[in-house]
Amino acid sequence: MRISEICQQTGMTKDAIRYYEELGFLANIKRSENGYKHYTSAHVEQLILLKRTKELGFTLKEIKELAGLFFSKKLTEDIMTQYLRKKESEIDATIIQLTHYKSEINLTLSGKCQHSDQLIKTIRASEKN
Amino acid sequence: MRISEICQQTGMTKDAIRYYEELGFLANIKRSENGYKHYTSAHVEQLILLKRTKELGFTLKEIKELAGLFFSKKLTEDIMTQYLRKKESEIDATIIQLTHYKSEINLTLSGKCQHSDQLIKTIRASEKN
DNA sequence: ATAAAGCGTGGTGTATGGACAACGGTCAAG
DNA sequence: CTTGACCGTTGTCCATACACCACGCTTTAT
Repeated sequence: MRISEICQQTGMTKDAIRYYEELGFLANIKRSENGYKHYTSAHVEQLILLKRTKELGFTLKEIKELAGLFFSKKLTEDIMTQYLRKKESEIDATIIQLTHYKSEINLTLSGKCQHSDQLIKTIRASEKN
Repeated sequence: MRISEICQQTGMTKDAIRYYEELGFLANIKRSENGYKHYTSAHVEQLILLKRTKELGFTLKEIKELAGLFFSKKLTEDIMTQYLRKKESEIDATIIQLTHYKSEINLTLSGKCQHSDQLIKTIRASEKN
């Protein structure tokens, strides 16, 4: 199949697919005489898998790492589990950070912390310059 | 005071301060004859406030917007409250997304969803190409 | 006097994940 | 036969928040 069809089947754009290709996610793409690439169902599966792995919160770089392990036959269940747990703890850390933001916001909203008052004061001071 | 001192007082780096300056966060910076800039305590306050606002999770762009409202005297308590609530709901949305990632990861970890099996299958298929 | 430390300016680089545009070749329909 | 749709390649651009480097001048310390 050609690129527009694989776009339909994966729900990705041409640019995205070419970007993944450039990063090495799609191997062995043949071309017809005219130079057009043609993709196989295996490529579709790879892209679907890529999509699913992204849905787990992995970045493309991390997915490449995982793919590298696959190709060198070093991706065991254990290693996959380690990656997943690590990603999970990263997500937890981000959530904690965001929760901190939220509580700061709530402090400000509840007036316990006169953020905008300070802001106004500061602006006045700066106007004297 | 010169830049190195304002760095100490704010805990920011030279590059950061110059970046903020470039974005228009610091007004009316005078220079001595030699061309050196000198900062005032008002600048320190502005930067501290900037820091605090960043701690609420606002981006520099949003902070500029807020600053613009200040200067045009349109930043009322109500508007500030709206900004804070909006930011809070953005944070909530991000947390929901991250929580979704987490549950996907946990599904994968619990084996209800054979992610790595699929991955292996896909790689095998691609090796035939 | 000379070397080191500080300052300003301007430009480049970093990570992330593509979008978009331009140029030119190719194929199918009318 | 020409127009439009499709394809490939290359290169530029976006946001975010700075870090870092080089060049050249100034100030400070020795």
